[in-house]
Amino acid sequence: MNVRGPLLEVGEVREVSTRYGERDLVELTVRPDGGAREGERSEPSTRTGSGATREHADPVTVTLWGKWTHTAEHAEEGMELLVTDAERDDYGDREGYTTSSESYVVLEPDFLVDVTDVRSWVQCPRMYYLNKLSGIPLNYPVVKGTVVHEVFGDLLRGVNLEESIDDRVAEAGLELGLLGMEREEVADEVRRNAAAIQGWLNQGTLATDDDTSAGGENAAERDESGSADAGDGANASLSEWDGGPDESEWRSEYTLISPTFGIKGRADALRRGQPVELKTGKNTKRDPRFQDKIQAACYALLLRERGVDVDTGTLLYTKNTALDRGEESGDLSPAKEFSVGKGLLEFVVRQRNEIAAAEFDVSVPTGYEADATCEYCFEQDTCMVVSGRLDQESKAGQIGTALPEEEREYFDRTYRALEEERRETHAEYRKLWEQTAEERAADDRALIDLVPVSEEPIGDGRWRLTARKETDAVSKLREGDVALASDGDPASGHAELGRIRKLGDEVVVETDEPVELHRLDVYPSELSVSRMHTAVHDFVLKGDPDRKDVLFGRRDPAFADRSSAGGPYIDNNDAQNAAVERAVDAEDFALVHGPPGTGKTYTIARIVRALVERGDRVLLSAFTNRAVDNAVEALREQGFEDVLRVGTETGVRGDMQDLRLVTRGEPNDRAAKLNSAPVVAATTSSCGSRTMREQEFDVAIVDEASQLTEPGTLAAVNRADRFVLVGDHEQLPPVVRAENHLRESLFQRLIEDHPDAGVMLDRQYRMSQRIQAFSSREFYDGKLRPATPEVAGQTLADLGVDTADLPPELRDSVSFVDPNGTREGNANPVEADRVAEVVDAYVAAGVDPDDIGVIAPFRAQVAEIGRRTDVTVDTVDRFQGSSEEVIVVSFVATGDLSSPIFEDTRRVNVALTRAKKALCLVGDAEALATEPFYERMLEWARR
DNA sequence: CCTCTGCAAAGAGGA
Repeated sequence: MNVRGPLLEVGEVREVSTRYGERDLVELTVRPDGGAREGERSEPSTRTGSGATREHADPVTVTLWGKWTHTAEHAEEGMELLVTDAERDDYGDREGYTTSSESYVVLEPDFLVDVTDVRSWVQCPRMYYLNKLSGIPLNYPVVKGTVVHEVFGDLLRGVNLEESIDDRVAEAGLELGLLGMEREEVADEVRRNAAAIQGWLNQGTLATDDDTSAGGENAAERDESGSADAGDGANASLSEWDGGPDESEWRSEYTLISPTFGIKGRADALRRGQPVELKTGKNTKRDPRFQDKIQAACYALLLRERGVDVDTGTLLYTKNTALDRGEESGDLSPAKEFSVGKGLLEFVVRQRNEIAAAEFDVSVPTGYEADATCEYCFEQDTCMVVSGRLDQESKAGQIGTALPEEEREYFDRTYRALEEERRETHAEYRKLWEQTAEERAADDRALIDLVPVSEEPIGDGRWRLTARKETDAVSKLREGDVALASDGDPASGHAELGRIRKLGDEVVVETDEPVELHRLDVYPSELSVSRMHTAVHDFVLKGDPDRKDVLFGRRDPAFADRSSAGGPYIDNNDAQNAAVERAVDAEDFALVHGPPGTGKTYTIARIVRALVERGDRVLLSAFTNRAVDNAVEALREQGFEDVLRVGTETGVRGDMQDLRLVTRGEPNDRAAKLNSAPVVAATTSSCGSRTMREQEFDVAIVDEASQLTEPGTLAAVNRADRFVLVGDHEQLPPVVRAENHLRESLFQRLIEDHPDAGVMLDRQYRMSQRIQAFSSREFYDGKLRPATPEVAGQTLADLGVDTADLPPELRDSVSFVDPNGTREGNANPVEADRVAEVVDAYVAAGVDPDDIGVIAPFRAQVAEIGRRTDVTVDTVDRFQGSSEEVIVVSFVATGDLSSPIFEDTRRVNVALTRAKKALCLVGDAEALATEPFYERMLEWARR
């Protein structure tokens, strides 16, 4: 049975005499909470059948024996503890449990540690930390490694070697070019690496070719071939291994997530269910490198959890080829096998527990945790510099002077906040197995009950999976997303990551391996957290001291006078012209505050042109792909085409693909394309990528900056000498999962600290006078005004609508309707009915349905309304940045406004300012009147 | 409660 729950008490390790001799033990007190967790598969847990509720669960004593006491030494009160296969061992009058020989002890199982992190932690915990801070840099061994891995996967999928090499080298074209590599020299090297793989693969194939029954009984023959020394265990696993009919021997790239051990990762390959790790290097030693074994052992652990009887790990060192081999050095065969015993698996779990414990209190590793010797460490210098600058204790020691205290404090605070974000992401992973399929679907995080139609190979070893969606279910998933395709059970069944190509009644997903597509899940990603870490690292540890003086408030931003020579830039809008001038003159940064409809995008495009005319290289960035594309579109409308759009094919809008940097191709050519572009446009997330981190610009312009966290903004800003932030802090703030200071954008901080560095665009081109009045008064001190009399006076009549054809309550350009509905969860069906009626009334009066948009605060209500009308319905958050002639807003709430979503009135500002000519608010007057802000809104709407 | 991006993983040195 499994025991799981928060630790109430952690005892001291002591040694006792047993009939087996002296042994260590430690006693822990746990309050079991297992009964409440439905996701616990297999084992019944301690609460089951006890009848007690979770709150009243009695504490139990858990005794950890032997080496598990090591984990107890890292355990603290408040951490979650899991002991698998515990045995009942009552202790006085108290319920007690003890570890058995089958047990694993897991600390904080909800904290998901990546296999590669276990690997680096084992090498040195400090290395784990440094990797987290600085990310993986762009260097040749890493890029080559990736290419060889891809080729390996292709070989397993039956792709021709030369075709694969051509293809994969071309795919890495941009990165190779930036590294100054020629295609042929890389291809040659990859070919040499692949030869080792292929030679070894052929040995394995011979063994199975002889045995056409797909079982591969004659492993003995394989053993004779020299490299393998796997015992009978490998055979035993064959019967257990359920790889499907066509893959009795090999599988490539296997995604594994373990809820029990709190480990996730992706194995390079499985051979008869046994993990194979590829290493693009040489190992002249007899045994595999220890950290390589650790990595393979992690996969073995995760596979065993799925019932595969793994006892052997294989490491494939591709540089150990016949060419390099000394005359009789038999140890240089590429494959090194090792047996995976229980002891190694337990070691892996204990190491993983150390990581989870360190992350529990967000502590910074010192290096003393490991036996590693700093003087032989490749990273010693980096390690010492980081320790010195951040004044951290470290085994390697410190060099250099510490950064000012406020910088170190900022670094620590932000680091902690980002780790909180990571935990929230882990909570998303957890839901993959804790929630039932139905709960996931209700949460909009999965499409379930798909009916598989076909699995077809589409070349390059990829597969196209097609399924039918027989319900009108909705989810957060969108075309172009990477998602987890599974046979219905993403946690313990067969699941593959793939990209969604179609998402209608027919669902199409492309994957590396075929799966019976029954279910599609949102796959959480730690990518943004990682990129924010590196952005903060680049800013604090590698950033320009001058810039830091300004951002840490030690100096005011400076402005030169360059614009009087270059301007005026815009002659019919003083504020816009002032914004361009401010941006051109900025020595450090400028801020453009753009309320709704004030021509932000146009101004941005003008700023870009003004800077390029001066000879500056410009980075044009924004939080979303949509905003980046809009900015590029504005540039094109102004006749400027010399823009390079960096981004994924699915991220970049169709009509911008011609400007997109295709990363695949001839290395020199690709690199030159990027290096020579005077304007590069990319999302802030892309700005944190390995390739973009190598690029330098004179100015970075960031749109939607008020929706970005500070580290998110830094990812773009780090790339340039000066920067311009464009945004509106009176609209939606950054969305972060955890409650912390990341909720305030850099834009907002700077505009509050340095109002003079900013220009507010005060004339809006979108809303009629009547519609904009409330927003202007409540959010912009009454300073926002219509740009022209035409804008101010626009009405539905301009669309050919006779207002007399509308019901009386909708004739004013701002109206309010109370449908007397009732909130049910996050929806309000009666209100949804009324919203649909309102929409119909506008359409009946002659408004084009394409000119109408409906906004609701909750996705549930969006879906509810969507079932009743064909016009665009979306959440506030997704409507930001766009507008419609007519907007209908559904407030959902009845009785009171008891939901956090109503607390931030900026969301309302966004909703109300999407409308040009007519705005209808649909809600419960009584509920809205409970808050002064909403009451004022009512008064305005009902005038 | 709202939402964004975007697969993950890849190398190497040496008592």
